Amino acid sequence: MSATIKDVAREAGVSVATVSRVLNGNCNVSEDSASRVNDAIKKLHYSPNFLGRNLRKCETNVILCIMPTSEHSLYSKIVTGMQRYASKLGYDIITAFSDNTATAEARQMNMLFNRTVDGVVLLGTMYDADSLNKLAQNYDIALCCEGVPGADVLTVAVDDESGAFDAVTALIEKGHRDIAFLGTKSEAISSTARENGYKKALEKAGIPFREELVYRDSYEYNCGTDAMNYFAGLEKRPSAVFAVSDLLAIAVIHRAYELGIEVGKDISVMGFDNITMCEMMLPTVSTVEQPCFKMGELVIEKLIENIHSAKKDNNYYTVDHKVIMRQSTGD
Amino acid sequence: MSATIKDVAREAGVSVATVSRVLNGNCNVSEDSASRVNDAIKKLHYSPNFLGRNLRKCETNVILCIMPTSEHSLYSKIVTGMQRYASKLGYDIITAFSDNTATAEARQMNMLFNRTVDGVVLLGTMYDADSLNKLAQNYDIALCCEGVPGADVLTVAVDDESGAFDAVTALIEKGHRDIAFLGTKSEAISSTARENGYKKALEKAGIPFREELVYRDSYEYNCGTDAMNYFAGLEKRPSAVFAVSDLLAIAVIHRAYELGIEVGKDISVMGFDNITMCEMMLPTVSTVEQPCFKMGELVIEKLIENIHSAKKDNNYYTVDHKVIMRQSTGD
DNA sequence: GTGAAAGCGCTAACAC
DNA sequence: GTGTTAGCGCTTTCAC
Repeated sequence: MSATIKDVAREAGVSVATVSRVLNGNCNVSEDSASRVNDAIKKLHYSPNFLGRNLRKCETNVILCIMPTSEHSLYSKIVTGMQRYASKLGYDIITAFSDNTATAEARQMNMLFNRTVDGVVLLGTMYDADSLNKLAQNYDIALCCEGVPGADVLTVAVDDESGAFDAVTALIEKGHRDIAFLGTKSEAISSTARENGYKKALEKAGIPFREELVYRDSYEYNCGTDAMNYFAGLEKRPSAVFAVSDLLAIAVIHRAYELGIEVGKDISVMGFDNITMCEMMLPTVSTVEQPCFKMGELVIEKLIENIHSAKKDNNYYTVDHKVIMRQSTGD
Repeated sequence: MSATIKDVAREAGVSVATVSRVLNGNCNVSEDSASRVNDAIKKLHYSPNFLGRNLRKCETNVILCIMPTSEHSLYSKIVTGMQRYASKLGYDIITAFSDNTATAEARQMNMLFNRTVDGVVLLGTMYDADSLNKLAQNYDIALCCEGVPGADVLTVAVDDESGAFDAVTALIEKGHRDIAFLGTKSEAISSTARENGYKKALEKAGIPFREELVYRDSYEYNCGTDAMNYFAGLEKRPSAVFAVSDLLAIAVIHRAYELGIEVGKDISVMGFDNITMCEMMLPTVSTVEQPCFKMGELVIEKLIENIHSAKKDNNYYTVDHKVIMRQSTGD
């Protein structure tokens, strides 16, 4: 259907090898040949077929990013960072959404196995450490945002424990002592790490940890609603809530208002991530910022290095977080 | 590096053709051969190289979706719908973000030209009608969400004019007569169409159109802020604002509160899209719902039909919208 | 500076 | 039911 390298060669009166050389910027071509080839390319509207090229070169210059959901601006920003860096190196990023299901994730990983892509970045995964380690032996993969304990796989993430520690410390410094924690039921390592940070901040301030101030479920929005219902029903209502995600924090804020509890005054709420919505909300939401662009750039930089290198970098890279105080903590 | 079909054939003691037959579910293979092949596949951890397959078959079963931004849950939902339908037919969806720039979009379109993908869905585009028509002659492309006037290209979108008409009529039925319009400077056809719907709704109710109640800029969040500043400064402040997107509506709401104007009471605000945030906001946001999943499914259904068909369907398909009243209009 | 030709991994027509 | 083989479009070695 469309023109091939042969057509161009015939049109230009040269061999396919010469066309290929022009295409790939090889300098060993006479000016005359080159211009004839370029004319032919234009005339035939030729565009090289990458399937042929990639098959021959055993590479695609495409990296797949698998993310749990399409609707999380945290992930969107990370992908933007990935894209920005990748394009500098001639790579493209494509994305797929796993909906947090192992089957979808496995299906999408086929693109790696069948050589449709050169590498994969997982923004959260259902694979366990063993599986990841095995995969990493034969393929180039990386984790971003959410690490897996025991996985010796290239990882880029914030220091969740330290981020949570700083957030809770900021609440303590504002005079709070009854600080609730809203996390998940241990399925996400980030939540567990943030819970540890919460506990350490309390400990350092000499505030005893109280199990009744902890609510664990999942990252779903409605869990924030349930959590606020629970906190509001406690004998002594907490004066502050630290949630492991902005979405949960927003749900808490929303529910608090419905219950007639004024956020930023009667109760302070702090999230994690610094998604775009934090500044749009009323009140604006205090949070711990993850440097999404930087994370995306870094993970791609390291992954592409791995793709081109025999010995794999399987380090765990930590990027800096930042506590941001807004109206939801009375600022 | 990884095993090829030849390795499997050798291991199983059959020819590559037989392996290929097993791989493709061709029934003309003896049970004995098939099981030997399957054993070999498992033993060698073989996964077919799709570059070879695709090159041979002149197809990739991958569709590219180019969207203006990664951070819009409207697009995210449409992609989810696309993905859902595509996977049923053995297709994968990959995404790329153009940031509303012609250069990025053109760069990404190369994946279509170089045969990395079988088709493209554009969620908004910088191409003009002529270019699109030319492209559509040689490639399978579709528009979704945002049509281009004069483009005879497969398109799926809501009826923007009618959606806006219904939204503004709903405001009128709640007693509003001073209804402002917040749109864009004609770069997006959807905004222009929605402005027409706004005007027609006023006309039908016998309310004269007043240019000073119209503010046009872009889809950016801060334009909503500017718009609210403008509306608040009018001699007679409008009692309602209809914005062409939820994001703009949310910006208006946010700014109104900062100005001490109570939304849902002093002023009603209505958006368009029904993004997830509408239900999370305080107050919740009234809007016109676009059936994102359905749009995604439909555009993929039709595009894949086109891919497999000689004569192209270049219809403009309209999907149903729905007005949803929430707290921002006092409901 | 240029061309001939092998071969990347796969599918499918053809022969048996 | 199975094997042989051509060839998809491209890059790259090797000769000249």
